[in-house]
Amino acid sequence: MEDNTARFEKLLVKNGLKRTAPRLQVLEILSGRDSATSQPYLEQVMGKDADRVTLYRVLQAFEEKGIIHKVLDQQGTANYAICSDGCSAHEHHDEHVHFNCDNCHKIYCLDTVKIPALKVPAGFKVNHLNLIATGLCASCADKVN
Amino acid sequence: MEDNTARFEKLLVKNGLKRTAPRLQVLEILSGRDSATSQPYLEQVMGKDADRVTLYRVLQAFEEKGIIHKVLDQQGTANYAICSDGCSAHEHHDEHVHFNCDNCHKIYCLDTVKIPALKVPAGFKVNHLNLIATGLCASCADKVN
DNA sequence: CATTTTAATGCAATTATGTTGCAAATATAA
DNA sequence: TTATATTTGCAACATAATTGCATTAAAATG
Repeated sequence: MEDNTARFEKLLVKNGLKRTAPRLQVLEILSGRDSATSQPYLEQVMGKDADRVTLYRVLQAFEEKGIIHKVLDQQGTANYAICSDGCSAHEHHDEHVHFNCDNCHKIYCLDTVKIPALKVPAGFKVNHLNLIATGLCASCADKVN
Repeated sequence: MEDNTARFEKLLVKNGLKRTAPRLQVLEILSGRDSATSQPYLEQVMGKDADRVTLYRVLQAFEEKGIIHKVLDQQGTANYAICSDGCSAHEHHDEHVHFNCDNCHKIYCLDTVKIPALKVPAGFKVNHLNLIATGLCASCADKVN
């Protein structure tokens, strides 16, 4: 478990990215959470450890390499989660459902839920599907009772 | 066709909103388009006819009343489309698929395509589904050939 | 039709969010 | 250890969105 750092270093090298403090920190934070993490939250947690601009660039680099994927919540805020193994710079495989809790505002990657195939009007060519469900997550639904 | 204005005035009154120039103008613009309209586009078209702030407030009021609905595109930009008749202040019925063209960036409301039901993990309570498909719209797919 | 009331607008100021160019610092290769 | 290529941090800028408040305009009232 504490070998996280070693694992992250490998991940960076594999993607041709240098092993730098801000990058390791972002991976550390994201991996320690059970839901997608918003850009503002990351910014807050990293505090003065890294410049705002650096954070943007780290996230952008990670997304391009397929290390993380971005989900926009209902407000249009960017949230990031570490990709499952299938992803690469060439192609993301994040066609799973995202669940945005109305109460705690967490965004969960429901990796097990596949997006159903879709019939679109003639002529349209679908490339990518993006499904966000909103409602109450298991933990919040519980509390309401 | 030119009775649009009368129709819009009714719509406003029905929702307890005063008949003002900026509101009528927004309805006019939105109704004249075949796809959802971005906030920046509206702002540009309205020009100095209305203050930016007024536009924000008009859109917000319309959304609350169920007159229009908001769709975020892949960049998180707000786009607006007039709701079909089923909508009201109490509840939006915009659970149709939105199609975001990678080429022309238009957002189409595919009213005829219903979002399929979804199986989520135990405990999660789904309230709302939001599906955005990306790819090429009929007109752009055509041009590519 | 004049007046009162209420809602909506426009403006100024502020905050949040995201981007660019460039010099300095740092990681890796040589 | 030095060279090189990348990454960072800073400053400046650009864009998007929000708030408070005085003014204006719409509808309700008498």
